[in-house]
Amino acid sequence: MPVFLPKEPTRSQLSLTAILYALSDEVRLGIVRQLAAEGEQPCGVFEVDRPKSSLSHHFRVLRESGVVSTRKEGKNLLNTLRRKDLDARFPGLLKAILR
Amino acid sequence: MPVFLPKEPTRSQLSLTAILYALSDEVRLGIVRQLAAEGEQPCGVFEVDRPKSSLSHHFRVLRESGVVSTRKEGKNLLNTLRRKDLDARFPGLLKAILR
DNA sequence: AGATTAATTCGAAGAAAATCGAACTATCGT
DNA sequence: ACGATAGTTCGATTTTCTTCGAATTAATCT
Repeated sequence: MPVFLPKEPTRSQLSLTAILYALSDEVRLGIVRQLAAEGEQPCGVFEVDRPKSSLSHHFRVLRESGVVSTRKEGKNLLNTLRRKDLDARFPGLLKAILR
Repeated sequence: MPVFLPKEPTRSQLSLTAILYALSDEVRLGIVRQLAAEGEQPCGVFEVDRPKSSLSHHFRVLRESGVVSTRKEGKNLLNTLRRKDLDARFPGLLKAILR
């Protein structure tokens, strides 16, 4: 069984509807807002009233839609907002959503 | 039985996540793009590969989220993009999504 | 090696959404 | 009044999401 497969879309694979869908959930939008404000962060720091497996699900949706990128750093996974890619493909979108 | 109840949110009731959700569907986004390009239009002019009842469902989602406003004009219902309200509450959002 | 921590995957259950046909309402034209 | 047109509502089915506990992987620490 595979352990961890990123499966993040490339910049040119980004889909607007998939991104809008990912951001249409309060929990996920909250995560994205926090990433925008604080920068790279491990999954564990997000204070969400949900068990880990649920949080993990939401991170997956964010990754698969290309909103967030995740890299491994020792024991944890560090998440970042894919600002550059998002701005390149959909200028102004992130700014409008995060304001 | 009620015949037709708009139930459109006021400007201040607009919810970002509800709007993003409404626009996260290809069919609905297509409708919105066309409304943006052509202005007010009846439901019937949209060439969508779906039966009327499905189209009607998508219009309802657009109305209930506040993306579209519908008024009755004789035999048909005319739909418009709620540009002013959307721009007021979420500046730049529509522009970024429609470009 | 064993324990701890970080986060994922799996699987099942429940909730929410999409889809479509059929029936309905309202308006218009003849 | 009848028929056609525009679009909705209803109800059932299917599909897709969310949620969560339990098991799992991987890294770190003692």
